[in-house]
Amino acid sequence: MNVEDCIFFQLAKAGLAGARYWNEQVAALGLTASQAMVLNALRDEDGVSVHRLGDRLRVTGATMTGLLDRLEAMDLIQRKPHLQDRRAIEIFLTPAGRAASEATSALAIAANRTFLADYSLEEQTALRGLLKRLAQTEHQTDDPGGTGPGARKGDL
Amino acid sequence: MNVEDCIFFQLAKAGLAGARYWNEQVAALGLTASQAMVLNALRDEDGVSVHRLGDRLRVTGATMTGLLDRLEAMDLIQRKPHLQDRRAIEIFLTPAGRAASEATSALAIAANRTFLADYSLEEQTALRGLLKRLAQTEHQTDDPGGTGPGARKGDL
DNA sequence: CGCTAATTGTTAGCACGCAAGTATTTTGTA
DNA sequence: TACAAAATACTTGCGTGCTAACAATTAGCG
Repeated sequence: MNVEDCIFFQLAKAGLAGARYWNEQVAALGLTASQAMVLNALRDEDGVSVHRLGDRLRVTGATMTGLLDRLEAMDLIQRKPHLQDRRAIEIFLTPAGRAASEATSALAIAANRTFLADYSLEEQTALRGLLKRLAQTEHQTDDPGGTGPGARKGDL
Repeated sequence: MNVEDCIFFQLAKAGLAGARYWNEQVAALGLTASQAMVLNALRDEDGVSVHRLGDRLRVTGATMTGLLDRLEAMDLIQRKPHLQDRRAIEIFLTPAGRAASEATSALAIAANRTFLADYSLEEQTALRGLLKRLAQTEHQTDDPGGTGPGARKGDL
């Protein structure tokens, strides 16, 4: 089997191609693709915990910490301690962050349209459905008594 | 527009989900997903240059250097200087690397089948075609005389 | 021949994304 | 109340991918 025909290869490359395009779009705002996604998520729902934000963006808490560190350094978000639960923090958009989130939201709509311009409506619908199913794929590691070594990292 | 409906988000997450699964499969061989793909590529075509290998795997030379460093440290590949062109090197599988490439190749076939087991043949065909088109997408950065700042990195 | 292009691989620095481990705090239970 | 368990965020270390800059070599052209 050729490398190019491996579904994991094709999935990874399609994902990276999309990330490259999205990166170019938000670079004008001084943002990376992931940072723009964080702002987009915060635009919908402000004052959330790190955990909740990571759930929406499907990344671990460790990744969130780094993303939030950079966004905070840019003065786009602010960490506030949670009043009831002293373990938790609440993440808020600053005024500049609010403006940036509006910009990225508009960019996202335009970029989606442009990126998919060459695809028919049927293809777009099929693609969305397939990607959703693929992203939710959870091939559980059947671990019958053994001490699982844990999954590796890597993107491809 | 919700973050979850952004095509770049969906593409990235589907790619990562596939990478996670593929990573689990090759972890038993002590390999990462990307390393296994390098071995798969070398199984088809040995004694190639870094540049050619990067072209097949769609990664830059800098990324190839790191991958080859680790594979060489594991004694799975070997760098040999090119006799005619002293800039270039040739990459060869060691005997252990050859064996590993056979194993990863078999794993790739099985993993592809398992991963796509829940999808109909029509869906698989459609998915392959769409991913291929997406991966080859090249929205050229129209750069009319300006000094382009260059694209950012980031995966999502 | 001699100078400039272009090519080849590497290095350095950054941004993700993950697992594993830590510190703090909250919660559940005896 | 006291103690174990869970939750929350952070830190560390690694692998991958990118751009940019670099040294070495080759190719092209006057």
